[in-house]
This record gives sequence, C-alpha cells and structure tokens, in this order.
Amino acid sequence: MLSTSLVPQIHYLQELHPQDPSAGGMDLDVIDEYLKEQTRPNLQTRTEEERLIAGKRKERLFQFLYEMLQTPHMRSCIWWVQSANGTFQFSSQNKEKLAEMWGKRKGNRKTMTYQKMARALRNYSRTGEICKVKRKLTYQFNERTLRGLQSITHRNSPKPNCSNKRIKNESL
DNA sequence: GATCTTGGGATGTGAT
DNA sequence: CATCACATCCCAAGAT
Repeated sequence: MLSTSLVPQIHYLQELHPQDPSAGGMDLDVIDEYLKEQTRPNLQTRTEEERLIAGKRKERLFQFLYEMLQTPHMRSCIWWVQSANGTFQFSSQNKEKLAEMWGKRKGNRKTMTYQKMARALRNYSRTGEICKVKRKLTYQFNERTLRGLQSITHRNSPKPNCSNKRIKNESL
C-alpha cells in the first residue's frame, strides 16, 4: 500500500542525557534523502486522495514531533529529555532540518524554518498541547496529549503504566 | 555586541 | 460563511 507513516509502531523509551548528541552528524544524509522524497509533488496529490479514503485529517504538528521522537535516526534533530513526562529538546544545529521536513510534509509553499515552527509551537501554549519549559530549546507535551499520542502509537503493546503526576521541572 | 532563543500580534491560507 | 490549525511576517526583548 502506501507509505503514509503516520503510525510507526516503534516504541523507544530511552532516557539519554540532555546533551546535544548531534555533534556526530550521523544520520543527516538519511534525513536529506527523506527531504527529497517529500518534495515529490506527485506524492502529495496521492496522499490527499488516500487521506480522504482513510478518513485521516491532516497531521498535526505535535503528532509529527512525536513521530520524529520515536524515530531513531532523528536523534540528531530532536530527542526526549524525559519521555515519561513528555519533555523533549531540539538540536540547536539541526532544528532547521527538522522544520524543513515538517514544511515539506505539510506541502507548504515556502520553506519551513524553526522560527515559524516555534511560532506554531507557541500557539500550543494557549491550548496546552505543548508547553515551553525553561531549558533552552526544550518543550513538554501535556499529559493528556502525551497519553493520546502513546495510545495511538501502540494500541496493542502492553505497557508498564507508570502513574507519574506532573514532574516538577528539574532545577537548572 | 552579534547571534541565538523566546514571545506574541497581525494577517493570510487551506481544509473542514 | 465561520472556525480551526497553522503559515508567514515582523518586531521586540532576553539569553548566550
């Protein structure tokens, strides 16, 4: 069928240091190829058709981000600070790459930039899906949003249900 | 002090 | 026609 990878059934719960791991520049070529694929105008028309068939609405930004957070080779752009409470962080060096991917996926006319994507992210502060945390380039999914995304991602895998109430921000 | 990060108003756009 | 979810623009204020 098609490759509308809305639901990757991967589940990575790695708690890695909030250090920027992008210094390796490991998977950037893979990302580049991805970007090229998303540029094909043909793909976009097809997807639109399939979308209606599948009853799928356009993918939301927070869904895209969550998806990227579950994608190992995207760790050069974005990663979990604490996947349990939904805090994640962008790479200062590769955030534009990620934004570009977002823009291509949406089929925007101009190139998406981190500035513009972050603006959209700030709109989430009002509705609460995602909030900014004090740390640089770090945001946090709302609990409800996070649960929703998790349940969509793996509806079949049993999961250790850790009942964590909102964890206080680590002191900086 | 230049560059980076954050914040938000205003207005436009495509889809529903 | 209205609303939603950004996209685009732009400018200003902090942070590094």
